[in-house]
Amino acid sequence: MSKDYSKIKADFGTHIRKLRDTKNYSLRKVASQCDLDDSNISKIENGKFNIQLSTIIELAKGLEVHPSKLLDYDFGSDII
Amino acid sequence: MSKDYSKIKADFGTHIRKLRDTKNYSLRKVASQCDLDDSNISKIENGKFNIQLSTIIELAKGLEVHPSKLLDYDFGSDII
DNA sequence: TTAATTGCGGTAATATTTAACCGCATTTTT
DNA sequence: AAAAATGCGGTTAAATATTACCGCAATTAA
Repeated sequence: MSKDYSKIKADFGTHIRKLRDTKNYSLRKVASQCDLDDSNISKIENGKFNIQLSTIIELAKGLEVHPSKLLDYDFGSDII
Repeated sequence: MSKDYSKIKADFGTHIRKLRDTKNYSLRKVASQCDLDDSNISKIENGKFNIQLSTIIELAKGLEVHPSKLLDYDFGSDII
């Protein structure tokens, strides 16, 4: 991660938070359904972690959505 | 990554390889379009890396697809 | 007004990815 | 046949995520 991925991380976190709000799940509820700590999910939502593939899968489990949904948002000029 | 995510990594790699084959891109071609080394993309395809969010975005750039496409495959019993 | 829930920051040690090379065997192209 | 392209394994240092706690301030519920 030599480049600056703070926008990527922030946008991802915002999206995760929206998914969680949609389901009205608390951080602890999500954590209870996957192998993640609630305080760390909070950090992910607040754009502090550049999480790994395995963590994305765990999050999908906790949020009860398909993993691709976690990346299903507008990336603007970040790609292409 | 205390759990065993080898299946997750392997399946992801297989999917990436399929996406690349669909476009008929070589490893070096993909690498030229993003900030990744071709030898490391090879390792990703062969399930040797549990890559991070930023790397997924780079891969999407290199493959010219939306990031969610990289997770758009069947996870079977890995989730839910 | 108690009690419970919620979001979230801090921390430490450990484990892991990552970057950026090299070179080689095989396939493909000229 | 010669040259180029391709896939891929190996490597080491350095950067980074992760784990798994604790506790607190504020909101919500009983």
